Amino acid sequence: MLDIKLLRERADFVKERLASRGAGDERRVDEVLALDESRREKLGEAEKLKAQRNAASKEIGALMAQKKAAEAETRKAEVRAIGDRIAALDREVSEIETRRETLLLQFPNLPHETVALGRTAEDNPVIRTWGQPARFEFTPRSHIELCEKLRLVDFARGAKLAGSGFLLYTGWGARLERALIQFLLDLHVREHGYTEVSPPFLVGQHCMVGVGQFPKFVDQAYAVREGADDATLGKLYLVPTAEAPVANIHREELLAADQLPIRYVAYSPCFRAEAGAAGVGTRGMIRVHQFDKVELIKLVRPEDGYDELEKMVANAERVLQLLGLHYRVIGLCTGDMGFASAKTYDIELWSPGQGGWLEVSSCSNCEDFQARRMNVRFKDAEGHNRFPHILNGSGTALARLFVALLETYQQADGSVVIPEPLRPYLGTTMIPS
RNA sequence: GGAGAGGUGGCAGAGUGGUCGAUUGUACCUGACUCGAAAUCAGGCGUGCCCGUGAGGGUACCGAGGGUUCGAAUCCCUCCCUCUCCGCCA
Repeated sequence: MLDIKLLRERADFVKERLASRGAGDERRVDEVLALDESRREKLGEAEKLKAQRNAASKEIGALMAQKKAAEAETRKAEVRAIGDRIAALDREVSEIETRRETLLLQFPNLPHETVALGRTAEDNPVIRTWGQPARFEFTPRSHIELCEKLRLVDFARGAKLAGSGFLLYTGWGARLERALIQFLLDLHVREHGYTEVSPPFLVGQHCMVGVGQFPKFVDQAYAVREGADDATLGKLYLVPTAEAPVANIHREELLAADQLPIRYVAYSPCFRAEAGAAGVGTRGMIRVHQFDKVELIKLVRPEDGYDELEKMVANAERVLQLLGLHYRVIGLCTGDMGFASAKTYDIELWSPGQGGWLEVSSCSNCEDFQARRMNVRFKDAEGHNRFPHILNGSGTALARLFVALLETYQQADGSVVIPEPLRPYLGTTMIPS
């Protein structure tokens, strides 16, 4: 959520930054400011009346103590009238407040000044590239062919169980998935200093609002109810990413300065409805409704936010370097960034089977945008309460990592060599054809 | 799911209609004492919002929401959560 004070004081700046995203959000700034002004006006009026009432009530108390009952009754009648006006104003204020908040929650974060201006993915600058595309002396197979040949994923039966976009991993496929999760968690815990957490895979809507997933992207979520009673039972949502529960761990808390930085790593399955994406790359494992991911989350002092973002990207890159996978890091331009982010780097893996790049990680600094929504603060050295920067990054997504791994290390006979660091986890040097 | 108890400031814990934003203890900060520390003494010490250049003033907040009242931490209603016991269950 944007700071209403920033909108008041630097409306033009806010409009310019919002406009750079190209979604037209800047057009609603004046609407919010108008609501804000009328709120302050009514609030001032209401508070003046409350001050009057409080003073009068005190006097009534004193009169009663002196047993001047008649006088007290006269005053009571006067104050009752003030009370009615207060109630009316309070209703107005809270109605205006609701409208203001509703609007404010729909504004995306402001892009950081270092983010490239642009409209689409075409405008994203490539920051760096690592490694070389794998070379083959035979025609490389796609991950789909490999999965079918090696019986790693049973696409047909996965779809039979839950519909298209759900995967049934089998045999070495299931074991590879499990090995990757463990490898990633261990790496980030042991070498990168993250604390492992294992969160709930369903969260309440307040968590979804907290990370900026709601209200804008409700249609991307899977909603879950206990039982079948719509009216009385609370609604939970399957997590679209571990960011949803993990970033919210400290919601509504006031942290001590020495608790920061906080660095969490968590595995979770990720559930995405992908509404509107039907038919787009739906074959195979590139775009699915459920995939595994190991997520990195940090809460840091604002002055450390951007250093920590660079470190987070390096932590995600380390995964790919250890696995020897060709990748590139791109900087998302203003028009391509996610809703909550002020700055995002994506990491893309080379897929020999697709002959293209696959996004496996997205690392963002959301600055105080989420902290404000979830009301996480910390007390700084001067004793001031401030919002920390909250960062999230995939470290990394699994299904696409799985794809690149198979396609990169496939042999002529279809078998797949397992890169060295993964061997202890999988207990084999290769997946036989 | 049933029965009971409870949710108050960083923590502990008083407060059952007015002078209570809240006694007290503890933690923390400052000062005094000390070579220094401990102990002791004195003072300070919540958050949001609104007004004000500022000093400051106002207002709201005792799990959440509603109600009664001139006035609610305190009374009433609804909901949420925690604890204990019972039931069910991986």
